[in-house]
Order: sequence, then C-alpha cells, then structure tokens
Amino acid sequence: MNNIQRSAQTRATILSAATLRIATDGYAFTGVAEICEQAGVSKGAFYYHFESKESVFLELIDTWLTTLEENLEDAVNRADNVLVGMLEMAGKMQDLFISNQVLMGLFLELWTHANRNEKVRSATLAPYRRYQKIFSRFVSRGIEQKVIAPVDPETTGQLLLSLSSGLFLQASLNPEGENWGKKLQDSINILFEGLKRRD
Amino acid sequence: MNNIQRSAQTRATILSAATLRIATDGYAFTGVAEICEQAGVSKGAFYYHFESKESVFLELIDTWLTTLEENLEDAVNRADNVLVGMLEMAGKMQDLFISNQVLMGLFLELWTHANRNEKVRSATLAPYRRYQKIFSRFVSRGIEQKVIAPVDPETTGQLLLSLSSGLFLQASLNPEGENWGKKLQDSINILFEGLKRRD
Amino acid sequence: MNNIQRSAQTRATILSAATLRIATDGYAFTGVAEICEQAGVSKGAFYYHFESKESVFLELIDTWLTTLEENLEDAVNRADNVLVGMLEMAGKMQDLFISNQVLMGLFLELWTHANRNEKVRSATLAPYRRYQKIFSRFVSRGIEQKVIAPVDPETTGQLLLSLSSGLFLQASLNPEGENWGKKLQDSINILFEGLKRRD
Amino acid sequence: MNNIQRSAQTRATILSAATLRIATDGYAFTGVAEICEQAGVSKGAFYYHFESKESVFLELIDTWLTTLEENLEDAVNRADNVLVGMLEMAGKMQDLFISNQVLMGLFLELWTHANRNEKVRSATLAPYRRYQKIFSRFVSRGIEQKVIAPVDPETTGQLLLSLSSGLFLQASLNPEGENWGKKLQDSINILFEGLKRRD
DNA sequence: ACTCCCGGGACCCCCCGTTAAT
DNA sequence: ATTAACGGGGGGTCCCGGGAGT
Repeated sequence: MNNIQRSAQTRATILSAATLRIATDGYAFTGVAEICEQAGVSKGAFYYHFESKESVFLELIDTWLTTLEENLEDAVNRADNVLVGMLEMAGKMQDLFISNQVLMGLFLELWTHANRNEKVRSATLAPYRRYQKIFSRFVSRGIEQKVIAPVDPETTGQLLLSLSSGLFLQASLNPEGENWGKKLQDSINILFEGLKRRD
Repeated sequence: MNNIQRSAQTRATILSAATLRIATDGYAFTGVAEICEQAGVSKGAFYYHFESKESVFLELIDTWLTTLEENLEDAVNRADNVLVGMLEMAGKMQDLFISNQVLMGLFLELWTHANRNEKVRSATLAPYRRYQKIFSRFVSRGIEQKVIAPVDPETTGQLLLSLSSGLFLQASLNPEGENWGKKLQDSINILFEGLKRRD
Repeated sequence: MNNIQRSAQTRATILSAATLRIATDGYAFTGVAEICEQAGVSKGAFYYHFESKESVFLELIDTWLTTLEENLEDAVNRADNVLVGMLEMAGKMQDLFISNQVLMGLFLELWTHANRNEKVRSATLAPYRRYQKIFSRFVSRGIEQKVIAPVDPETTGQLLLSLSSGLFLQASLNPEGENWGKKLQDSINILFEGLKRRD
Repeated sequence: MNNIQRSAQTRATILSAATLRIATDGYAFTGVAEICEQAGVSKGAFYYHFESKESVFLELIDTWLTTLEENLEDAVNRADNVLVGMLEMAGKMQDLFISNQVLMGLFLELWTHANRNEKVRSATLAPYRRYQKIFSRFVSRGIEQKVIAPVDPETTGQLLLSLSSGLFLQASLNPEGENWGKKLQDSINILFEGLKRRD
C-alpha cells in the first residue's frame, strides 16, 4: 500500500521533471539521464515506470492537452455573455500559458513533433479538433442569442483557435517583451467589432 | 565549369539539401551525414563550406525569413484595395507555405529553436517585427483611405500576423485534410466584417 | 561476484589496458575504442567509469609516479651503506622500468605531455621534486656519515635524478641492445669515485 | 631560376613552420593545416614539396640531429683543456636547447616517436651513437693527456650523454624555474672531481 | 521498486591527402 | 609551383536502453 503510493509518487516526479526538461531544452536535446537527474531518480527507475523516452512524451502530451481542454470547457460553460466569455477564455489561456513559460515550450515541442511523428500527430489532432468544436459551439450559441452575426461557426471557431495559437507563438518568441494577455484581449475586441469602416 | 561557380553550386546544393532534411526530420534528428548524402557531397565538402551544422541552420533561417519578407512587401505594394490586398497576401503565404510542406517544417523548427537558442531567437525576432510593421503599415493605409475603421494599427498588425501564424500551425498539423488557403481567406473576410451582429 | 567488486574489477581492467595501449602506441594514437577492445569492455563501460580519455591518462600518471616514489623511498630506507644503497636504487629502477618496456613508454608519454599540458605538468612536477628530495636526503646522509665529500646535496640529488632519467631515455631508444642495468651501476660507480671522501 | 629559389624558399618556410608547431603542440596534435597556416601556404604547396606529414618530421629530425652533432664536434675540437671543453659543450647545449624552448619540444617528440616508429628510431639511433662517440673520444683524449683517471671511455661517454639528456628532460618540465645551464655545469664539476686524476 | 553497470551505436567534427584548374 | 575544393575515414563523446543484483 505504502509501496503503491511511493511508486505513484516516483512516476509523477519523473513526469513533472520530464515536462520541465523537455519544455526547456526540447525533446531531442533532453537526455533521459537529465530527466532522471532532475527527478532525483536513477535511470533504472525511469525505465521501470516508462517504456521509453517517447512514451513519456506521449503521456505528457495527453495530460496537458486534456488539462487545456478542461480549462476551455470550463470557461465556456460559465459564460453568459459571449464577448465576456471570449475574454474570459483569453484570460484562462493567459494564465495557463503565457505566464507559464514551461508549458509554452512543451506545446512548441508538441507542434514540432506532431509534424513528423504519426503517433504524436494523432495524439494532438483529436484534442485540437475538440478545441475547435468548443469554440464553434460557443460561436453558435452567440448566433442563437443574436449577439453574433450569422457567420459560419466552424470557420470562426477555427479562426479563434488559430488566433490564439498564433499569439502564443509570438509570445514564446518574445516572452517578456510585451503584455500578451492584453494583446489577446485587444485582438478579440477588434475581431468582434470588425475592420470594416461603417459611418 | 569554373572553380568559383562550382563552389557556389556545391554550397547551394548543401543548403537546399539541409532545408529539405531539417524541415522533414527536424534539426536534431538530421545528421550532417544525411545532409551530405542528400546533397551528394562528402563531409569534407560540407565542412569546407560551413563551420558547423548550426551555422547552416542559421543561414537557412536568414534566407527564408528574408524571402518571406520580400513576398509580403511585394504583395502589399501591389495592392490598391485593402481587402483585396489582404486576400492577396493570404494567397502569397498559401503559395509559399501551405503548398510547400517543406518550408512549413522549417518554420516549425525555427520557432522551436528560437525559444531556446539565443542566436536563433535574435535572428528570428527582428524579421518578425518587420513583418508586423508591414502589416501595420498596410492597416494604416487602409485607415487613411477610409476603408478600415480607426483601429490601432499596431495591434491589428499583430493580430494579422498571429492569425497567419496560427493557421499555418494548424495547417502543418493537418496538411492535407483541408483547404487552408481558403480558410485563411474566409478568416480574413470574417475579420473584416466583424463578429458583432448589426441589424 | 558482488556488484561493487565487479565495478572495481572493470575499472582496474580499463586502467591496465590503457597503460598498455598508451605506453605502446602513445596517447594520441591510442583510441578509446582500442583501450576498450584491449580491456574487453564497451565504450559505455569506459565512460561510466571515467570522464574522458584524458582523465584516464591523468590517473595513470598519478598511479605510476606514486609507485615509483614508493620504490625509491623503500630502497633508500633499507640501505645502510650509501654506495650500496645507490646501486640498490639503480636495481629497483632497472626492475621497474628497463625490464618493463611498457612503463618506459608510459613515462616517455608523460614527459612529452608534461611539456604541453598544464594539468599533466603539474601532476608530474610535484612528484619529480619529491624524487629529487629523496636523492638529496640520501646524499646528505652520506655526507653526515663522512662517506661522501661535502658536495651540495641539492645539486647532487638533481644530478642523480638526471642521470637516471637520461639513461632511461637511451634505454628506451635501444631497449634490447645493451645491458642498461649494468650501465647504470657502472655510471654510479664512476660518479661515486668522485664523491667518495678521501682523507 | 627565380622559380627555383622561390621553391626552396617555400620549402624552408614549411620546414620551419613545422618545427615550431610540432615542437609546440606535438606531432600528433599538429595538423597539416596548422603547419600550412603557420607557413602561410596552402595544403597544395605542402604536398607538392613533401610526401606526407611524417616525411616532414623525418627531415626535421635529420636536420636538427645533424646540427647538434656539428655543434658538439665543434666544441670538442676547439677545446684544449678537457674540463674547460666539457663546460663549453654544456654551454653549447644550453645555447641550443635550454634557451630555445622550441627545440626542446622537438627533441621530446623525437624521443617519444623513436620508441614506436621504426623509421624514426633508426634515424635517431645512429646520430645518438655518434654523439656518444664524440663524448667518448673526448674522454679518451683526457685520459691520454693524464687529466682524467683511467675510466672506461665508452661508459663515461654514455654517462655524459645521459646526464645531458636527463637534465634537458627536467629543464623541459620546468623551463623557467631554474637556471639549468648553471645546473649542468655544476653537475659536470661534481662529476669531474671524480674523474680528475690525483697523483 | 529501484540501483548500478554496461552494451552498442550513432553523431559532430576534424584531418590527411588528392585532383581539377590555373 | 600553387590554390581551392573535395573525398573519405575515423575519433572522442554521449545516449538509449537492458539486465544483473538487491
């Protein structure tokens, strides 16, 4: 019993150490030895709990992708007003990512490897589609409530997802240079109002 | 063939082989030997023309970032109407990236390493700021011509850049699944009209 | 076998293999792979036990320099008569080196690298000074016992050390050509004739 | 004609550059490229004048061994008094080596490789035997002139050669620490006290 | 459940020597 | 006689993973 707890503890330690190291140095430049050192365990322990470095990465992906999904769902469900809801989601993301340089690095790594590794790609694509669905449903709700113009919810959901991803990308390039949370909210406001001049 | 021509030819061959291999497999998983094999030259030739694997990557970054900038500038300069110009830029990007899986991979790699390597970061940040400036100037022009509402050009430029980057990111995840060029244009249209309902 | 014993065994095997290979082929021409092959272990084992090829060399130096020192001390301490003691020391050296072509090669390597590598130099200089002190103390004792003329012990100690080193050098050039042990003793006899006190 | 001179000039430049680099960094750690850089010529020129790195080394050995021999012969021939002659030879050596750190390094390299490379060994052994002969003849002359006790000239010649070599070895270990020229002369004086005939 | 040792296989970089072109 | 460009082959180091021993 005690043993079981200890085991779970070790597993969790390795996982969180891997998150930190991979996010910081990248999957390829992170050695198993470094993860172990960070976790304070031996390589034997690592390979007792996990099959390979890749399997740890896959599990990391799964965990964080799910976490993100839960956060998004939560923000959507709690929002009455659509615009306010969007801004709230922006805040959530800001909390999750931009203020957390580590997660940022992890998602960068994720994107990169999704482009090359079939396993990573499929583990990433599905959640991404769900994210888009969340956004899309949110947009649909806005249309029903006559707050949002009758745009295509699918496309608009994608637009929102892309906008978020893109801002994160730039935030990761220049993490301390600017207030990215505010930028995201400003962008949403502009998007909501539209660019076209109406006098 | 002249010696100097031959040299330039070899150099270019290596560079383009490196683009392909690094974009396909990633910087870390691409060996110098593979680049050489792809280029059909020996390691001796490689290290005669370049200092290290990293220096090749850095040069690749520089080259492609500049190419992108030229394309953007070109599209902006040729456009009379702002909306049409935007859609044209979207088309340019579509041509450059989405139809070219290789460049996509290279930029992914670029973003990933910019987050960790100071040299890559600084080589990336400067062009990125210039891209934003291009977008911003374009928006300003639209405002002057009374086509675009009086939004903040800076923020809007960033919005456009982020939107583009984000769409590319998703396109890279699912390259063949959907028509990303059209998605980008649809997004721009939505952005232009705004989400707010106006009856 | 116990794990800890096995480890020590492997370490010692590598060390002795390195002694043989480096002494035979020289530090620079000895590959880690060759040392490993000689030792019958893998490179993984090598780099588990040692930091680098250099660190092995440094440890070798330390070991053998200490061994030599112990032999010299021993010979000095056991000698009553000074001349006999000297001849005995010569015998010790003969046993250690001249009959052992391997050690000879190692010391050659040592001298060569001491001249270029600061770490090797400092690891070599200190023991050498101690060797000289051993000789000097021995000479002093001879002077006290009125067996040796009142020469400067320091200089004479150095003379003895140089003479030994020089003979080894020549012995290494022509290892089988001549009886170098006898040559050393003859030299000491000649030298001693001048040191002997005559009233 | 002019061309011939130019060729000889280049050859000499390479040779002297090789002396410097090999003496400084060691044969194995000196690349052909470095020699060429030091000489200010291209690798093509190097391989036009020499067959290989080894052949340059061999030629270097020959040159310097001969130079040393000439110096020794000269000192011996010019000396009337044996003790004075010895001290003069010591001075010559001091001039040649100890004050010239570069040559020192070259001879160290020579000794090391003579122990492993048959070609180097044979190129070294012959001159060495001649050095010993020079010393021996000098001793014989001293015995004839009744200045030196009737020792065995051969052994004594060797003793002198060894003593010199050994002192050089130590001088190379600690080049600036002490006045090695004086040490050599002191040593000879001590040694001589024993050789001097006393009636 | 976890540690210590170790096997084997790249990977980046360097380096000697050659060849095509003056 | 001299150079620039290149071929080909290791060399030291690291790293993933496995297996013997608690």
